[in-house]
Amino acid sequence: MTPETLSRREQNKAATRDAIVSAVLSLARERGLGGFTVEDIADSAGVSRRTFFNYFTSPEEAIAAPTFGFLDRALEQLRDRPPGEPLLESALTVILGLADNELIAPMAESFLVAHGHDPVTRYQLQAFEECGEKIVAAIRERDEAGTLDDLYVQALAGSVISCGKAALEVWLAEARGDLSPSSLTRLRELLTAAITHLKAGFAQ
Amino acid sequence: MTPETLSRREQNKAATRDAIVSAVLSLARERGLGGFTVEDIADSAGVSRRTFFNYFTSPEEAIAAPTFGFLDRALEQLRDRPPGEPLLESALTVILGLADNELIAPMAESFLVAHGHDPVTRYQLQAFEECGEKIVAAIRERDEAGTLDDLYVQALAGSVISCGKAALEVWLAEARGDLSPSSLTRLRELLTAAITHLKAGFAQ
DNA sequence: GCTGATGTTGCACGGAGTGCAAGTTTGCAC
DNA sequence: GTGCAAACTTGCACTCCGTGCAACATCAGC
Repeated sequence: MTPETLSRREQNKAATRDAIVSAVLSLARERGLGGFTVEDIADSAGVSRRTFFNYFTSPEEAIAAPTFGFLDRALEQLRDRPPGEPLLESALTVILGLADNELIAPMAESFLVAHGHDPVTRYQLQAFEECGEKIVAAIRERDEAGTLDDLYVQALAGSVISCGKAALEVWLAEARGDLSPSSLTRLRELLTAAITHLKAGFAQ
Repeated sequence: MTPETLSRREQNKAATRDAIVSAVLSLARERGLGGFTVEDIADSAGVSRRTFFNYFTSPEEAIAAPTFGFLDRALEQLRDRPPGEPLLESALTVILGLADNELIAPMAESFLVAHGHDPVTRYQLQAFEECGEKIVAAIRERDEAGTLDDLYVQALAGSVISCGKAALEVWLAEARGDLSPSSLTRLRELLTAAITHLKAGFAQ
């Protein structure tokens, strides 16, 4: 996955970006959301206030960054699934593959810190929304014949996202921050159950 | 529905609120989003800048207000459905009842103006999210026996919202701003089709 | 009318977010 | 390595946002 093909510039940018995200998450943990300014974040990340705004337009966006990153990864994996596979099968495979320690930890952190704070939650919701739009685009790529109408694709993508989000929220409420293997197994169970409900049309 | 039980104070507040929402939508139509300041909104609504902030914390929130209002109305209607009715039946009935000129026009306006502008879109998404949470609460009220688990309820509520949103988006893309009876009939068709897809587990 | 409660307004202040014009670092060709 | 162009960082200045506060205006109830 393009490990060493990053130029110095790109390495520096990634490092700066990571430093900012780490800084804002630390400050949010220590002082709570709203308990610090952009200048505090910049100082803590070792950059200028102006540079912070070169990367993010607000502290909220920086806090939600891990969620965007996580969902972008999900999309990459969806594009790699065989085109003939049933859509909900692809979705489940991708989702289960992402319930992995390395990938999910930063997003879980972001979610837990953001919990109950509208300004950050709005960015999280945007991340899921954008992911839904990209799923629509990915389905369109598969469906070369053009047999699927807009409504079907959009409703399906939105429902899959909703099920994934529901499983995540239930899991985070159950095991706040516990990323142990057994906890992640539980997350996979929840994800599978949610997609199963969807496949069954929520018949009770 | 409590038509004349509004005190003078409440009438004034409602009028001020409406004036602000109208003003911000007018300005957005004329100058585009971002082409005006809070002071412009306040002047246009005949109110002070400070008063604007007594009602909304940002122009974006004011623009999205009709969407919040619309979804609140949806919730009221859901609570009025008979408790024994299957959930997806209730959802469909409520949704179809709301596809009505009076109710949907302000939200359609809000959506069209907001289209493609992230800051406002985030508020719209929050409105749908809050509506989903309230649906969860409403389902819980019905389910006195407590037979439904969190995952099922949250996934269902989210999926219903997603289907409603998908139908709305497809409709708005098809008939931008056309609120004629035939157009609203088309919206009802889309809503019914989306819920039908959901009931069928998106089987093709 | 009097009175408390509720709303509105102006003022002031810290902070957000951005354009601009430096200065600094990196990539690339010679 | 020297030089140059592109990309990145930084400081500065500016407008606008969002809110606490205190004074003023309006409304409900007696």
